[in-house]
Amino acid sequence: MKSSNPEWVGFSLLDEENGFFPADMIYSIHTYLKNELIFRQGDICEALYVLIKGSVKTEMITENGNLLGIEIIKAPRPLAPAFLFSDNNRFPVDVTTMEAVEVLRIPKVEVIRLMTSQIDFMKQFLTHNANRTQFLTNRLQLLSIKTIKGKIAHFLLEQCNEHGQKFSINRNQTELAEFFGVARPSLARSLSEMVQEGIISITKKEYTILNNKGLRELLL
Amino acid sequence: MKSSNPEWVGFSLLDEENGFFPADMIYSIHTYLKNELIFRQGDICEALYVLIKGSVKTEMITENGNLLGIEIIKAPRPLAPAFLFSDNNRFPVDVTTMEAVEVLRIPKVEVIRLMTSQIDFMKQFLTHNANRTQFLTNRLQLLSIKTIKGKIAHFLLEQCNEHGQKFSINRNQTELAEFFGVARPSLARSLSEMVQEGIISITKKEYTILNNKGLRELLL
DNA sequence: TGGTAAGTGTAACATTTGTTACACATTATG
DNA sequence: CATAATGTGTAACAAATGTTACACTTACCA
Repeated sequence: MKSSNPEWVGFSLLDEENGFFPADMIYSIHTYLKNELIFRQGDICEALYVLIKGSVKTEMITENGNLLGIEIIKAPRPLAPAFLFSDNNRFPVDVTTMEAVEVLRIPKVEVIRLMTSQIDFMKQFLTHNANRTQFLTNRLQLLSIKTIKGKIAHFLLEQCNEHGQKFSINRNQTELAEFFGVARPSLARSLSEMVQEGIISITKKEYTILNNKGLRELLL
Repeated sequence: MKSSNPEWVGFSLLDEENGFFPADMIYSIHTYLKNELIFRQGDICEALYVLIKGSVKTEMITENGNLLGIEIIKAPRPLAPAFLFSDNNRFPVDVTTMEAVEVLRIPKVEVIRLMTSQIDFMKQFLTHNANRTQFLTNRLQLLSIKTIKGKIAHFLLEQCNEHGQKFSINRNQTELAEFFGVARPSLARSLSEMVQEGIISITKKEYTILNNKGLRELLL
């Protein structure tokens, strides 16, 4: 869950000689000043927009998974690429610039042409969207769990799968609480209860799973 | 939010003469009996699987938006197409047949070839995934709202946008409660409070928005 | 190294939501 | 039409979580 999306960095290399894109690609570049509203919720999205310079803010789930509030998007990253091809192709939120911004615009028909002619472009596009979907699915699964201990259990079991019984988490309690969408003291209470119950142990940011079965039971 | 996905029905027409797909498409068809576990959580997903006959169940968010429990998927529908191209291309859940089932399997490389050679196929694939993403985003937004009244407000404002101040909702309270992920009596309480406060009025399944501003304030 | 900011543990209390139970209304069905 | 099944309103109470507050620890940095 890094804040950069390496698969799209190629966009920042956009120039005629470097050529990740064919020289004949049809596109336009739009520049905006600070605090301009560049997309409005409900606007029809008939092109692929890529933020190539600057940053914008929008109300969505954030890149690091926090609950919706203001998300800040930094270049280079595509803006809501998932909506370009949806039946109801409208922006779900407002998008406002936070500084001077450059946006690359590739019309939908051109995107389709690129996809068929440039396999790498297509793969990157697909992968980016697939990753986004996976991310959303995961978040949805986490949010659907109703108890705090359940959320913690889900999260820890996931970590456990990846790193084994003992691992460190590089978020503090406040960040974790935001991630789970709960209040910080409530999270602390649940954590300390789980420690008391001997299910996990915590030392600084080192978490150790002591009782896998116990954790799994917390998922209901 | 119908349970069929018309854009994929073309798959059921799969035969050499009808030719939505080119005659030389590489694929295989797999049949399974009732109650077979056909995909396991964590399995690598290296092909596009389309359920062409029968039904399977899986634990995910349901097609009509209910919280994760058992989702039943009926043919024809692709199975988790979003994960084929993700970096971590593993099935997020177990998939079990509920009856005799046929699954069409198209290897990933073949999917890529089809996408570049058959623009319609590509568009349908993209649209399907885009719709799915939009759906997930919407659900996530709803679930992120922490109060019941907030969820109701979000939902009603959405309906209001589409159908105006007055509209009917074809779900009963129990279904609505599941949709919101809350208990039925809690939902009823919140609804009747909102009626008392003069924000909405309800007659049978006819909902009328009396105070848009009041609703919007409930979103925090 | 001392001071400041950031992070953690925890307690008392408020609020929201869930649970259970039941009366009543509405709808389907023989 | 009678009866059952389904849906709705609501109340009393339980449980979970949020809120606020504060003491204490750790990390940072001037």
